[in-house]
Amino acid sequence: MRIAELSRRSGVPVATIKYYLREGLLPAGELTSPNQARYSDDHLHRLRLVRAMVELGGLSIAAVREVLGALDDPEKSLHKAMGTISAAVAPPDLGADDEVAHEQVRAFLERQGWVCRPTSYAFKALVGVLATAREVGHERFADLLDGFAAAARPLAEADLGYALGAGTKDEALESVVVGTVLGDAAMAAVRALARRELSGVRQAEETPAQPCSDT
Amino acid sequence: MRIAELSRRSGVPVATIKYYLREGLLPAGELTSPNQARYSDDHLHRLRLVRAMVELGGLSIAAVREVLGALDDPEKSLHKAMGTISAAVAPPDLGADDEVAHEQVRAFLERQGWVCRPTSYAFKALVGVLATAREVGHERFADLLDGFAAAARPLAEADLGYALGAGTKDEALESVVVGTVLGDAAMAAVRALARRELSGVRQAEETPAQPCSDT
DNA sequence: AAAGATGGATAGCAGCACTTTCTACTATCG
DNA sequence: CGATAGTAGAAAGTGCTGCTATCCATCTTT
Repeated sequence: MRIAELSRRSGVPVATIKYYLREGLLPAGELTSPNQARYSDDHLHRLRLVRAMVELGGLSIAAVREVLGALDDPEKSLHKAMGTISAAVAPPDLGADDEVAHEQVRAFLERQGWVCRPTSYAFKALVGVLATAREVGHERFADLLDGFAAAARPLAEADLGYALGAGTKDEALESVVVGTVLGDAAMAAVRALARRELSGVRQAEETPAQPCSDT
Repeated sequence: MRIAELSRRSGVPVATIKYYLREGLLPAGELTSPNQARYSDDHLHRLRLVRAMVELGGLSIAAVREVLGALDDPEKSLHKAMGTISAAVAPPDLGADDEVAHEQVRAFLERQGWVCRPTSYAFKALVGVLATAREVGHERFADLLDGFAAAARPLAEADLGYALGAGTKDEALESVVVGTVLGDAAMAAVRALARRELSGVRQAEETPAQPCSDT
């Protein structure tokens, strides 16, 4: 198909597709002449993936490029690709650090029996969160971590099972991306639903019954 | 204290504090003369909260303003405030919609025994995620929802318990903010850790043992 | 042959989160 | 008392990001 059809089928403007081509988020089409190229269904699929990451995941163009790089690297293990993706999905910030927070994370990992170097991305991200919590006067926040871990374990099993349920390795890698990006968004929404349900119930215990109100 | 001290103690530049004052993220200081104002520890605390939302939560200035509005509204119930906060934290996008996705969410809610109008923010957010998943060819993604819910239930209990563990209502509302914003970031990090641990183990079963590598 | 699309390059634009600059003061130190 | 530094408030400017718009020399379709 030509670029106009790619645009029509994906709903992405031609100018934006050209931009993604320039930025390396989409591979160039197959040139049939100096100024004609053909695009395949793979392009359409990749384009949709890019849009999902940008719009739903809120990733920057640079982050998307990094994720796609991990996805396209045939050398990369699933394990490594997952790390790259996790790092790309989260804000690049980290900023805050703090002795106590560092120790809280160390102790948490020990309790969970998890092994992880303090230099890894996920470790630093967690230290950043706890340090920030302490800055705003919520050192108690660290108490929630074990609950998070209890919830995260089965989720990780599901994620990984989902990824491994795919056929080829390429599909598995893509499942990791989808599982991470969409998974984070879905988890946030489901958490909001659960909280809403629970606080609605608590509220109903005090006030006359009323179905879940809009917000 | 004066603005310079507020700046020094928070690490936020004076110009940025003035910007936040203009944008209504910080209440004005108490004017002691036409061009002198005094700021309190409350200002410092609020400023740190704002920074946490902006830097760690990645919220826009407008979203922060909305959250703070909910936080400062004495009329607002905990229940309503939580809704406002959930909506502000997530991307304002939603865009995608789709009959099938809508039905998937409805069925999911029924399985969970949760009641929620299709007009509420969380409902639409979830529809958006599933619609996007389908667009990229992952209709299987919806199968993960029940796992998410199983994880989200105890988390919601913990969140709410954390909020209710606070003394005053103001503190409880702030705990909701912290629990949501920091909670999302912490959950993402812990999920990454759990996945890493699990995929590391799976990988170790196939290749010689090796401690958790950096990413 | 005429009309329209395409690839490729360059330039432009809107929004956002600040930063800078300015003015007219006020506090304070020596 | 004067010099210096700090302050509120307003307005304009900055740097970055994610697109858009315009051009032009082809190519394709009719």
